[in-house]
Amino acid sequence: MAEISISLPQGDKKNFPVGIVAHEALKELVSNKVRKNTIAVRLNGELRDLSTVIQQDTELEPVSSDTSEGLVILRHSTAHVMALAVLELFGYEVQVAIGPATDDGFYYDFDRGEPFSSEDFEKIEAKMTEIAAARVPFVMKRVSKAKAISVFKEKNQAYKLELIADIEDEEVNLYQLGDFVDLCRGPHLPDTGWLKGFKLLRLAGAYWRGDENRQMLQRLYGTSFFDAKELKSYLYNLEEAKKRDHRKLGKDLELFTIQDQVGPGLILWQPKGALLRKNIEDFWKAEHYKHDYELLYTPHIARRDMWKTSGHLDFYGENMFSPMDIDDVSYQLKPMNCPFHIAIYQTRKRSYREFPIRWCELGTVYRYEKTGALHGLMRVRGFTQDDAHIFCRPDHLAEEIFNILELNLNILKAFGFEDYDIYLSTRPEKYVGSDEHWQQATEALKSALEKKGLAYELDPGEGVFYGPKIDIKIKDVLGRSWQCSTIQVDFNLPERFDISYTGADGNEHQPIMIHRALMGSLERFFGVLIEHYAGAFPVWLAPVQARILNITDAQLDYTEEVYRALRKLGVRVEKDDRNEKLNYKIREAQVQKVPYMLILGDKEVESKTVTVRLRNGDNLPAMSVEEFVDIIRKESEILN
RNA sequence: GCCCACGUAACUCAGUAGGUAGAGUACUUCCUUGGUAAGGAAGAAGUCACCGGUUCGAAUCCGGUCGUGGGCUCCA
Repeated sequence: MAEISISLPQGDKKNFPVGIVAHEALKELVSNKVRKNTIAVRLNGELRDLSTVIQQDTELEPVSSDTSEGLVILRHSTAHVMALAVLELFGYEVQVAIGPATDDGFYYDFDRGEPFSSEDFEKIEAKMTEIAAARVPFVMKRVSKAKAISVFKEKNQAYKLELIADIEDEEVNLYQLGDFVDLCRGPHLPDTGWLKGFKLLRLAGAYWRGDENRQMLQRLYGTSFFDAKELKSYLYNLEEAKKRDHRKLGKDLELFTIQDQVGPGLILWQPKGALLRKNIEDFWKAEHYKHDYELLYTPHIARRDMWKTSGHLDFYGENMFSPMDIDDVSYQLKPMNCPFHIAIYQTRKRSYREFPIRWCELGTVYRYEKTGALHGLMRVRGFTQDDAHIFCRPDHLAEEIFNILELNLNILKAFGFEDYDIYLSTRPEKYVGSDEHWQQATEALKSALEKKGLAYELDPGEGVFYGPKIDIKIKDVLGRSWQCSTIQVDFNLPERFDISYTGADGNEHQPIMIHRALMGSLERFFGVLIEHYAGAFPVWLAPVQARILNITDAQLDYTEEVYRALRKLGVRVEKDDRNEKLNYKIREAQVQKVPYMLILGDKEVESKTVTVRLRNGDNLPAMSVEEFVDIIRKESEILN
């Protein structure tokens, strides 16, 4: 009988008869201990089932359940188990669409006349538990497309037929699990006995193939682990994440509010949130001053004609609010600040000698968002951009972008964000400007990124209509990423507004414009900050840096004295001089996440000191007011 | 915008055989003056999101509107 050689990545090698099944070969190749945790294999680099038949010399690597690949396989298989449960419970006439693994679980899309309910969740989970206990095998068959089509025609699974039609290979894989046959690339677990900890999490609508013009399907989300304990800890972490939800903390800490009577997606900054925003803005302005930016202020509305000139009505119209009629002239709420900055540019003739002109503005813009897209501070209809526009010559471009990146990363660092994902987006389908301009701008962005030594991902076709862009997504402490910074080159607006400058040659030239926002939207950035710090802001940002707690009414005079002294020295301080017990006051200050509590009893009055309790429960020795102010000042130093 | 769920005092939530609303916290007043995470008592507080319908009668059933949540789509 013919033999083949199967080797492990580390070099061990053995001969086997042709047609040996992978898991049989593993018996000879690896220890029982390793084999026990093996759920799939990698054959010449490709993930395959443990039941794969091997026909030729190959390199084989066991895939263990404790790898991230193993987890993906488990979740994908769990999606199939859920589909089987749904079909068993609700009938095989239910249409199944797609069911992949996601970053933290899996989903499967179904098309069924009736909606699923939360009681259905329990039934489905119970059925899945049954299936898991029965250790149902996943059986893979490689069949011709024609065969697959006839199978799904017979089962009346239209979505699968559509999927097959788009597959180019002549053969496809069918996976059979009980009576459920699915079109699937695989690989899968050997059997359902591996399912030890899974849970259905939520139900949501999802368009077939993400197209809002097509059928809305019901998507069931769930997650799955090899160990029930891991599931439990995942669910616990979900609860913890909920605790730092900016919407909850925003309410508890009285930072911001969104109210029906005002309207959805419109943010009201409460005193504490406003103070925090002021701290952000002061810092932002100081940094921009250092980097030779000048500050602008512009209005919230402008004549509709200006938005025609800018091209926004054509290219951004669906995101703009309806026009308003003022004395028979049509006006629009601004969705962007750029045209106003151009208007300021136009106030006089410009020379290349003033370049680069760097104008920044904390500009509030209004954009129409579909109601379903709104989300706390993260997605709103009115928000303030930390915007800037730079007017320069083409030869300035690369350096300006480099400088922006530097300022950008510095500012983000001050807020504790040092992990990013960077994307370079190129020309979209709908665009203006010449191909040459696009290429020139894209090159400039690329070279700046490379000079700064930043790794980035190319995002083809995702640029804005007027130019290519760099987007920076920051990662918070929980590893979630948030789109904030954006740097966009624009060859278009200068042309539309026909702005120019006098060059060294005495002729008129068209400047290039760079749009950029670092924090993006103050609202969103605030939301990210709240979640990042779980509401326990660093001293330089905290709206209240210290709260004075007197022990009894006997210290009221001294409380007032300390309070006044600290205010005078610029410390953001509150006093809690209510007739309550110390424990009670400490608890409240703690819940409000105030960094420092200053406790004043008879001892402190006597020695003219304050006793400092930290947010973490520790105490500092008694000190004078001046000594405490030094601590606050030291802790408030940011960026060198 | 679309799918599903939800919308009860300032907050968190009870309130399913449909019979004109409850708790805890917060708030106000009083007692208490107590050193490191909730002292005690009393009181005030709700058009049960809004509009309409079914019913002798609706927070509870039905329809619509608005809003919120989880997704899809989209994005700062």
